[in-house]
Amino acid sequence: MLDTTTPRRRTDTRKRLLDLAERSILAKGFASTSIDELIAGVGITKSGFFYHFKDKNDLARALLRRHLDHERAIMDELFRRADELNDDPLHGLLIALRLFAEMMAELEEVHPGCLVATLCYQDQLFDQTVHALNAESVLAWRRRFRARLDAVAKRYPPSEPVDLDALADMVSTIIEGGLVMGRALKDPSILPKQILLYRDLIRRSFAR
Amino acid sequence: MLDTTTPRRRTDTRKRLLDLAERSILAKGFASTSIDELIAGVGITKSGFFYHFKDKNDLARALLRRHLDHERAIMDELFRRADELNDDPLHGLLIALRLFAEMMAELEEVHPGCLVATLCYQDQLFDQTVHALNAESVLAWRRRFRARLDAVAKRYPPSEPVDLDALADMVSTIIEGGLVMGRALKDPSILPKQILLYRDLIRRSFAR
DNA sequence: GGCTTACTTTACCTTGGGTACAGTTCAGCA
DNA sequence: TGCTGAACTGTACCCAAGGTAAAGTAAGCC
Repeated sequence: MLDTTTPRRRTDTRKRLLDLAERSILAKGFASTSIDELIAGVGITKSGFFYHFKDKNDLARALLRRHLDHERAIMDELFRRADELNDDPLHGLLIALRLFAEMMAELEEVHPGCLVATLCYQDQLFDQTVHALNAESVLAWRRRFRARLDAVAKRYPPSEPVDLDALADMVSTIIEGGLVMGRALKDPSILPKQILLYRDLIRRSFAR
Repeated sequence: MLDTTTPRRRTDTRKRLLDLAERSILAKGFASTSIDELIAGVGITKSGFFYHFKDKNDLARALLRRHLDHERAIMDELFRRADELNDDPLHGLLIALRLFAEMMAELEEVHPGCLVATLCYQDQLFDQTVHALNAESVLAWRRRFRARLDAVAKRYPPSEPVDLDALADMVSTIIEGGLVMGRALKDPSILPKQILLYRDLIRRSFAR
């Protein structure tokens, strides 16, 4: 990843726009985050905004790409920590899920919510590139957990047949659903609890 | 000039507005469903719209209330059918979940998505009444499934302690998450599969 | 025949997402 | 020291969408 933009003056305006937009979009949604509000926040003019992003869609695209990179880094680190202490795939996965639940619980306030859902439910505001990026993000989670589940199933063949893709997708399902629930009920404890229930399902699915 | 085929005076205009709005909002989101589009669709003027609803929020409120009633009726009927054939609470719940998965699978195209999430992720567009209605809808699901789970746990005491509220909330979590996933991947088969996985968790949780 | 319901008509306001394009400021290089 | 290009500013204007305000009108009901 090379930094192609090495501007002279305010070198971080683009980044500050992205930061502010991310916060605002997660808090209020994309449609309700106005360009006016963003430029007021970072102290530039409307023309300045359009210098950095060709339109609002372009902003969404940049935001999503950055988010995906960040998310991947966090999950890589989480699994690294989970694998550090043992080499059993099932234990590793269970530890990772516990760490993940704890991580989600530590965000004391209601979790800002996931860009995936935010983008999904405002479909027509975005172009094909944004939709593709969104889908790719979900598929990355499927691949990550599917690989883990394959390793687990190999070591601990399940007593009943299990749909491993569906089981892998359930992670994303629970995160997205848990965030919606947490938002609807204004209760941030829901998501971590749901993750632990998923952990339970994994444990029971591969128990000897 | 008078158009005799479309009488000036109709009694179902409000209903037709709600129907069209529901379809449009589920397909495109609330923010992107314009009043202009709705009035063009039902053939009235803008003032006509504001005669029926004081503003867009009022439309959302009416829509949500109608949706909640409809949803409740559907679930009542589903559980009635599930209970018809047996009187074991666990079997009844498992049958209901299978029926529910089948129901979701039968909506061939990508399911329109749930109003709860749609409303959640566009928070600031709505007032307190809408948020309260939304939360109430989720709580209704919790109560419904919590009652079922209580009956199951009474008959089949779980071997390990189970958080029954979280387990009840997991239904909503999976529906909301499954819809988001289905939308992101344009794959309507995801939600039914996730519901069946949940069914599996229930089965395993109360297995003797 | 009068009241109510269900609108229409006209006119105007504000916010927000742009487009267009000319001008300005400053860092770094040659 | 002056030129270039990146990062903007400023001005001006367009269109869509969500309203607001208020008067008028046609049809149905008692």
